[in-house]
Amino acid sequence: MIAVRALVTEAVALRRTLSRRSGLTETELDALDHLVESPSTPSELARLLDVSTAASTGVVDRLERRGHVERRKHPTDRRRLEIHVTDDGRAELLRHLTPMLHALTELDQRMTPDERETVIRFLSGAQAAFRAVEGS
Amino acid sequence: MIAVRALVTEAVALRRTLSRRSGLTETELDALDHLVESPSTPSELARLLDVSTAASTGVVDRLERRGHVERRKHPTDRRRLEIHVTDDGRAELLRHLTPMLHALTELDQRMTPDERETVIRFLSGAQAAFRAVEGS
DNA sequence: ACTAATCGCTAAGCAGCTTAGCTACTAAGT
DNA sequence: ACTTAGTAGCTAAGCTGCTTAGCGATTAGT
Repeated sequence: MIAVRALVTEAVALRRTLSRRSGLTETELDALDHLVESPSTPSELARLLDVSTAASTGVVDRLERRGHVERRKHPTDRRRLEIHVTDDGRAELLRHLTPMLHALTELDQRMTPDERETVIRFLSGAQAAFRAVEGS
Repeated sequence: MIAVRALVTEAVALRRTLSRRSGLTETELDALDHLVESPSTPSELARLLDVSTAASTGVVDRLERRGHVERRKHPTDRRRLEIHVTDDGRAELLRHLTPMLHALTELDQRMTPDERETVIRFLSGAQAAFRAVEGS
């Protein structure tokens, strides 16, 4: 399945391009991506991003300096923080992701329901295959 | 198309895992990958990897030190080198890629020809979409 | 109440990248 | 043929984002 490799290669290249275009590191973009889904603590973020908590502190520092996220006190645990994405951060991420999402949506709409189901099944399978290789 | 994002995320994670597992950087793995296809000069490699020629020198240094590639004189142009992957390098790459290729092949064989065609068409489309976003 | 674990952070060090600039060589212009 | 401009690979210096180690503050477990 050469097409999968090609897609992944292109996706990796795109990540780099978006990183340069936005002036954020790939890790920072990934962090924003997670935070848009839901707020999380620095240590949870570290786990999600697969980096050390020390690195996570730096990521939050840089995003905060740009106004893309803010540190809030955790409501119950005074050791913790909750990192929330700001409207600015949300807009920034969307601004860079929109063209891609748009292109994918268009591609999606050109498929019949049957085709869509086939494709999704394949993509999930490939994802599972990757995950299996990781954990072995 | 959430499934595409999920696949890409997993693929990126897998690249990291393979990098750690092999003790090579992702760039070095990419370099090996290109060199297995065909030998190339350091500057060409730099272009393929999207890094500076200075970085490319370092990549070749490290791969050479491990015995995965070798520097050969270019037959006609005495300024150039030709970087060739060694049997050792080929084996090393294959060793880490085989499980993934195996899993993907298996997945591939579970599809009917019609499905396969649908999937390939989609993957190519997605790849083109990514490329389009890059160049804009 | 005391011990152990967890949270976020700082400090120090490292690896891989960048740009700038060098020498050797080739290509192009006259 | 000779000079000029361009290209190839490399080194040097510096930056960035990561790592591990370890700290003080807070919470959880016994």
